[in-house]
This record gives sequence, C-alpha cells and structure tokens, in this order.
Amino acid sequence: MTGQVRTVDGRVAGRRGQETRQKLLDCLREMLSTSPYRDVKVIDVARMAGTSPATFYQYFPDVEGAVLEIAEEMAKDADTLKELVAGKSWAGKSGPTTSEELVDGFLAFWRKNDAILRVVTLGAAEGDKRFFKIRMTVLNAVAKPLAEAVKELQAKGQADKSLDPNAVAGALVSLLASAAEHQKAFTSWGVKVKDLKPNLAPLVYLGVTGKKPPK
Amino acid sequence: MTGQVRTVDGRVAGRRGQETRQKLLDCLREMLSTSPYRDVKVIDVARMAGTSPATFYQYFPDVEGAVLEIAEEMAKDADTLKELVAGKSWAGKSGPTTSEELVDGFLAFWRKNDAILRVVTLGAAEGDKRFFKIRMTVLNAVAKPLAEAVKELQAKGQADKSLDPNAVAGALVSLLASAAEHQKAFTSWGVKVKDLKPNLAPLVYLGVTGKKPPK
DNA sequence: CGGTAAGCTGACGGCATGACAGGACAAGTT
DNA sequence: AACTTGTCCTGTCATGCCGTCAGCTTACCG
Repeated sequence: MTGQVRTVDGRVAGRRGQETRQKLLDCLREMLSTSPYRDVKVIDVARMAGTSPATFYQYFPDVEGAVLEIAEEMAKDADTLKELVAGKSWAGKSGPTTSEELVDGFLAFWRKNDAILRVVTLGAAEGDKRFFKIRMTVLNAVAKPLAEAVKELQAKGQADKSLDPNAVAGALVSLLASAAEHQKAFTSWGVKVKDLKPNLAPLVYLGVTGKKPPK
Repeated sequence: MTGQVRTVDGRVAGRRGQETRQKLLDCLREMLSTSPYRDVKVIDVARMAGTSPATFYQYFPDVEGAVLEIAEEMAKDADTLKELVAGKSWAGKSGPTTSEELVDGFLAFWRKNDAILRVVTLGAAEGDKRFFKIRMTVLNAVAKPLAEAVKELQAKGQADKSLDPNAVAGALVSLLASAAEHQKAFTSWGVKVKDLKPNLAPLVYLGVTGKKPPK
C-alpha cells in the first residue's frame, strides 16, 4: 500500500532506522520553531538528534526534503478540519456558533503547527509546487466545504448570488490563515488574542451569509 | 539630518561607494525574486554585481541586513497606500468604488514588491522585531485610515458597534495581504486573477459597512 | 606631487555540504 | 560458537560558501 520507508540510496529502513529517521524529523521540527528557517543547518539537527550529518543525508536529500516530510504529515492531520464546516448549519442561531467554532478550530490548528506552516507558506509563495500543494490541502479542508455551504445558501436565495462561492470561501480561509500566522499584528493593533475569535467570527458569518449576525 | 551612509567598519561612503552599494541591493532584489530565500548566497549576489563577496561585507553585515535595507526602502514607498483610504467616502454609490480602488491599489503594491514582502512576512512570522515593524508600517498605511473610516461609520450609527474597528480593519488588511501573496491559490480554486478584485471588493465593503453593497 | 581616505580584492581559516566505503550491530543459520 | 546477511551508523574527504583582514589601487585635495 504505502511504499515502505526508504533511504536515499534505496535500502529499506528497518525498525532502528525508522526510529533514527523519526528522531531527526522531531529535532528538525523543534529546530524550526526556535530558529529562523534560513539558519537551520543539517549539522545542528544531527547534533540535536545525537547523530552525525552523514546519517541525516541517508534519510533525506536535504533540509527542504525533510521539511516536506513533516509538512505532509501535518497535511494529513488537516483532514480533521473538515468537521469544522461539513454538515454544520448557518441558519438561525446556530450560524454564529458554527462560525465561532470554525474560527476557533482553525486558529488552534495553525497555532499547533505554526513553525512548519510558516515554511510551507513561504515555499508556496515562492512558487514551489510541492509546498503549494500541501498548503492547498490544508486550506481546502476548510475552503471546499465552506464553498459548498455558500452555494447552498445561494440556492436557497439566502445569500448574494453575484459572488463566486469559491472566491468567498477562499478569501475567508485566507483571512483565517493570515490572522493565525500574524496574531502579533493584531496585538499591536490593540486587539488582544482572546478578542480575536469574537471579532473574526462575525466577519466569517458576514462573508458566508452576507448579512449581520443575529444577536 | 539623515546620517550619512557608512560602511560596516565606519568609513563614510562616497559617490562610487554608494553606487556599488546600490548595485548590490539591486542584484539582491533581483536574486530574491528568482530563487528561494534560503538559497540566496552572498557570493551569487556579489558575482551578479560584478564584484567580490568581500565588498558585500563592507556594506552589509549579512544577507539579512541587506534585505532589511531593501525592505525599509519599500516601507517608505508604502506611504502612498494611505491615499487609497484617507478621505474617501463609504456612503452611497461611492462606497463600492472606494472599496474597489483600495483592493486594486493594494494588490498592485503587493505584486510590485512581492519578493521582498515574502521575506518580510516570513521574518515577521518568525518573530523578528525589525521585519515585524516594517510589515506593520506597510499594513498600517491602510489599516489606520481604514479603522478611522469604520469608527466614523459607527459613530453615525451606520455600522455595527459591537465590533472593534481596529480588529475589523486589521482583518481586512490581512485578507488583502494574504490574497495578494497567494493569488495562485485562488487560481487553483477556479477564481481567475481578474476576478479577484470584483470578489474581494464586496467583502471589504461588507466588512467596513456591515451591509451588502448597493447595485 | 605627496598625503589621506575611500574602495576593492586575494587569500585564508572555519564550517556546512554531500558522497562513499567500511565498521558495528542484530538476528537468524548451521 | 562461528558464520552469514542485511541494516545502520560514522569517519573521512573533496568541495564550496562564509566572514575577516591586510594590503593594494584609486580618487580627491592642498
């Protein structure tokens, strides 16, 4: 099914090898969250994992390759984000609740993976297709069901039909991603972290339904 | 007034020196837009500028230092973004126009400086205060006047007072920044680049005024 | 024309990269 | 216990970039 884990030179990795490999990934992850991406060196990761640079190169072609690995793992995890929107109702009083839970869940996910997402975001912005794809996987977990919700509301005549559902959903997800990545910016605008959710949620509701949230 | 340009070892740069310095900055800028940030090396920049690495280190402490220089230049330029919002009306038919011009102007600015902004965004996300400050300067050029506009509308009773004007303005600017940086994502959602403006503008209008744009 | 400061680079030690061959190790076989 | 086999790790090496310095060249000025 899933091809076995292999070393760069084609050998199949056994139990011990996979452990080392995993430890390297863990250390890299740790490294990414403590130092600037540009300064992450193979030798530091190897040292932290109690092994040598040569070992690192047995399992990964370079730092980027290992980062991609971590990112793909995270992308799988992003599947759980779907639940935040799929099957939820935007009608009546439950609408604002749906919106709040979406904002909350999304911010939590981003915060949990912020270091790796930073690198993914950069890679995607730089035009790297592999990183772009991973970023889309994460965003789509929310954007796709969100676009569906908008479509449904439009069909029922409860939302502005002149807007492209995909564009609206995409914009809202972009907003959430940006807000999550740069929470500090909001702090400097005088918006406390705990006020982020109550302020973003109405905007999401507004975007999806096109009308003010009911009190 | 503005302290003269100085080399790393304290000498004042003369005409010729400033030219070399500028050429290095130009080449670095070029480099940033063609290769991943992580792979930009001093030696490549120097080679492109027809000089030696040692010369680079005369004018800049490292790559990051030079990038900061470029970014600060751009931040000054961002002052023009203020005109997009300051003194503009959100009432009646002019509201949607204001919104469209804002989206258009902002996207254009971002596109023009996308390479350097990518790095600034990364630096800010990584917690580097210098990059964070520069990013805030750019965003504030739009966010500050936008927050003022929201405040005014709230005072006139034309907008929802339960929302924090700073939060709303910040969120909208974040949205624009994210959309600008990841236009490709929208393409992959089936939203063409030329459809970006007509789809983002109503959202901005909606966020600022809290109501649907008039036809 | 000589003095002074600016401007540039060759050269160097130091460190990261990336490849390889060979030794250590675990587990099963005879 | 000796042997075999395949996995796993590392010492070592060539290469290339980093960042610094001494020293050479160039420009300007009295």
